[in-house]
Amino acid sequence: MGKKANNPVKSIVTTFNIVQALRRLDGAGVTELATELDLPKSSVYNYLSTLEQEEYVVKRDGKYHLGLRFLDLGRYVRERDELYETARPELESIAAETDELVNLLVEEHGQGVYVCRVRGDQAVNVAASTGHRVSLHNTGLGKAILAYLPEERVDEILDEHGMEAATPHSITDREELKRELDRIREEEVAYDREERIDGLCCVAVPILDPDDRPIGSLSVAGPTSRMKRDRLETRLPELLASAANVIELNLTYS
Amino acid sequence: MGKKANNPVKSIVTTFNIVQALRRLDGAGVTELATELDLPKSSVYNYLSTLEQEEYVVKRDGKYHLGLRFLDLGRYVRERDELYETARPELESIAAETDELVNLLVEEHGQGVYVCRVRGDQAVNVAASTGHRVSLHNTGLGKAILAYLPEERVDEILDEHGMEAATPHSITDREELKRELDRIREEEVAYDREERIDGLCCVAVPILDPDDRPIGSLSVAGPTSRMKRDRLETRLPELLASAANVIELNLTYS
DNA sequence: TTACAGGTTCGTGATTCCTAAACACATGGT
DNA sequence: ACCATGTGTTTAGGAATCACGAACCTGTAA
Repeated sequence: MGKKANNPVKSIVTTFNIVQALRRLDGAGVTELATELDLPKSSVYNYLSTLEQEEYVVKRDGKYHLGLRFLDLGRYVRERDELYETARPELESIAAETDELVNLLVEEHGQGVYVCRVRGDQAVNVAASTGHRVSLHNTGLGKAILAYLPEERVDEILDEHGMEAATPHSITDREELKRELDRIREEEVAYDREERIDGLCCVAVPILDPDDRPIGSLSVAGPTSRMKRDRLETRLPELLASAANVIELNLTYS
Repeated sequence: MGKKANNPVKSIVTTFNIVQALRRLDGAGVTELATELDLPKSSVYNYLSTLEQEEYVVKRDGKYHLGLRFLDLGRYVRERDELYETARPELESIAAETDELVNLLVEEHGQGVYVCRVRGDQAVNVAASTGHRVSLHNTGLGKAILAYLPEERVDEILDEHGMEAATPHSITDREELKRELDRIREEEVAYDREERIDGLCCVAVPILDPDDRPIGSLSVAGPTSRMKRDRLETRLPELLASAANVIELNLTYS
């Protein structure tokens, strides 16, 4: 993973740099993009007009914007994976029961991707939504997945993405993380005590396939003040474990 | 529109051909793609490995699949457009009230793109979802938009996309369509009487900006049997018109 | 009118991508 | 055990493509 292609097609890299820049800048002009990406104007122009011709980009009031073709692709990649379809109703019922924020995370290229988030009535308002990517080592969801990956893979991922600290509580030592992963496998539940966001606490469980490989993870996240004692240590883990179980069953028999 | 770029970047075209093929085939191997697209294996390989390196494609059990990076882009293009955010609650309330299928369409590159669909309890089960593209001339939603575009633009679109018939009821004569558009502007409501799908009838209204340019359209679709008389000719049009009005107001004052 | 900023076009040289052919690796049949 | 067949992957070289600077439009502000 993260390994380089031998004969990379440079234009692909440039293309997606432009696409991401259009996303980041929320639409942009030729010159703006050219300076942003440090490319000649005329190159950017050629890319943009090709993208427009292929209908992935739209020109509106003098600016280029990403087009709705991506809408279709986005929906496809989400619904392709059965996990989303199967898990969604469970997430909803957990959200209804706990009133907190419920998340579904999947691993891809050594990072975590939120595939689905459902907000309960009291859910914290943390700005991060579907498609958002996070590192695995400092989130409950991520650790739940790491705990069930082969150790070589875990090392590979840590080598590639490092172990940056997001808050003072983040784990930054590899051995400490390994011990934490052992604990998670033993207790079958992962915690995130303000490791990624100050004041935010979360309980997570993995979703495993029949061979015990992790295909995703499920969590409830809330403010530290509401995540304590019995609720944190017993009720939520049980609720999540049973949901994960239902999902696993539905996935294997479908 | 549809006009060709002068110095098109060929690799972009190939790239997105591959992306679309991966979507169509729901994941594929190198050889499969190579024959499908009539390209040398090694070229396809170079593209795929670059796309993988950039994390837009994932290799799983020997097949290449589109990755979750597209999820993020999809969500972005949808939410960028204020129309979606503003219209969604209205669609939901119409769906609750009518129990039918409610749609929001936007024009892009001379085609219609479904941006949002909400199913009421009795909604027909027509397989077409968010991101789906349709031609404008044979749908109620499309005609509602065409009616408010400048005539030159209408001709441009028809020149480019033609007027293929989807059912025996589709309008295939340009003059007839123009008369229909006149009628729509006059009555401020568009109908689709089995023009796109047999047995399916739909009522649509445009959503206009302050300069009366169409930014989208709104419809209720149901089986012909339930779309008759008073409901079809008065109740639904009024419901839609008032929803469109609310949306227009919210859009201009935000 | 001029100046300016942005978009668009053009032409050229060098890089990059395309391609065929060979290699590696797995699978299954005989 | 062997070969046949089907993958994915690597390699190397020539040809086409893209990268790039400069010139050209087109609109807007001064």
